[in-house]
Amino acid sequence: MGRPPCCDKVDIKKGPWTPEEDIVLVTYIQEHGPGNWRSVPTNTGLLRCSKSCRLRWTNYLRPGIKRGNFTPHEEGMIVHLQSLLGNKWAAIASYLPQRTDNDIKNYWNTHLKKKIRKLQTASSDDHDPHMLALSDHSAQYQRRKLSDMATSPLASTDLTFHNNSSNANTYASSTENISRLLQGWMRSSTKTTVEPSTVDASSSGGSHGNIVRDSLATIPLRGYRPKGEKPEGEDIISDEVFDSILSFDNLNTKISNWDQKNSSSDKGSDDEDDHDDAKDNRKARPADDHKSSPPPLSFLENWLLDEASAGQVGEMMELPFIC
DNA sequence: AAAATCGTCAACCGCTCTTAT
DNA sequence: TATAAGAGCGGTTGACGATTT
Repeated sequence: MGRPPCCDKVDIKKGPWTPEEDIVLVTYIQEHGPGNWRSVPTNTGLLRCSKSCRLRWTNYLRPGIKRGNFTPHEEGMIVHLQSLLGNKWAAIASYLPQRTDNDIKNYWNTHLKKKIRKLQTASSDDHDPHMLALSDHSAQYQRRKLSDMATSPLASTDLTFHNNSSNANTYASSTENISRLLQGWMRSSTKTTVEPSTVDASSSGGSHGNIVRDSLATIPLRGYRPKGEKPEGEDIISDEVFDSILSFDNLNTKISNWDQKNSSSDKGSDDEDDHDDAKDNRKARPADDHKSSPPPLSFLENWLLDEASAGQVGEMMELPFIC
């Protein structure tokens, strides 16, 4: 199947989203929940195709998205995972629940790829430790296991926005994002006619107690940031919180649960690992999260998720570029 | 000062897979 | 079982600011 029919319409608008459009979209999702994207343009009057609405939500407006600079820890994880999984951005993003696959993909293409290239040329005599690890025969096995594991996101279950319309608190936080986002935007631009007060969460039914507001709500700024203005330190989620999400306590709890559930159903699965990567990725969809649960951590993944080792990679990567 | 080039990233495109009927 | 719709993925594009010439 090809392009959605709605995208063939002549009156479909393209290009950057305006704050007004975002408000309409967020308000609608707040009321109806994400999903059923085809009905969104119809019901909201947005001149966008359903796909565009979905992407705008998942990549930009969805609560819990961390924006701004990637930490060395995140960089290290991305490098590790990319070397293990290849360009399976959705799978990689499942390990970095606050980052979208699009963000990771962009960051890889614009930053990390160059860094690694420089690093490799700088130390052409040495071999990349990741490659060394992967060249090891046993690592091949681990690589396959990790690839499988990537299809069953671990950390994303903590933060991923599932299709649960009862999660009004999260929707409210999204509206609040828009409000705060617009306030920041208004400060630096006098051209818009949008009044921040008109989109404040409190005026759009945001009276729910907001559990996630303080810890998760972030303000994705770039879309509205006047060109040339430096991104602010908009990351509300601290590294500590982020790290705790990926902590071994969390992981091990999930692994224990997985062990219990899958102890009888995992036999012979190693021999079935030859399915193609595309299928792996499909399984990594958030919508499928409830159907699959994570396999146990391999030693390689422990190493991968270990802050110390990731930090070392981060430091290592920084070295050639400090000057 | 102006033009050319580079860097960044939101958004789009085309495809595949899943789900509902 | 067949088909269409919905949803998601990876790759690519284009706009725009920053930097260099």
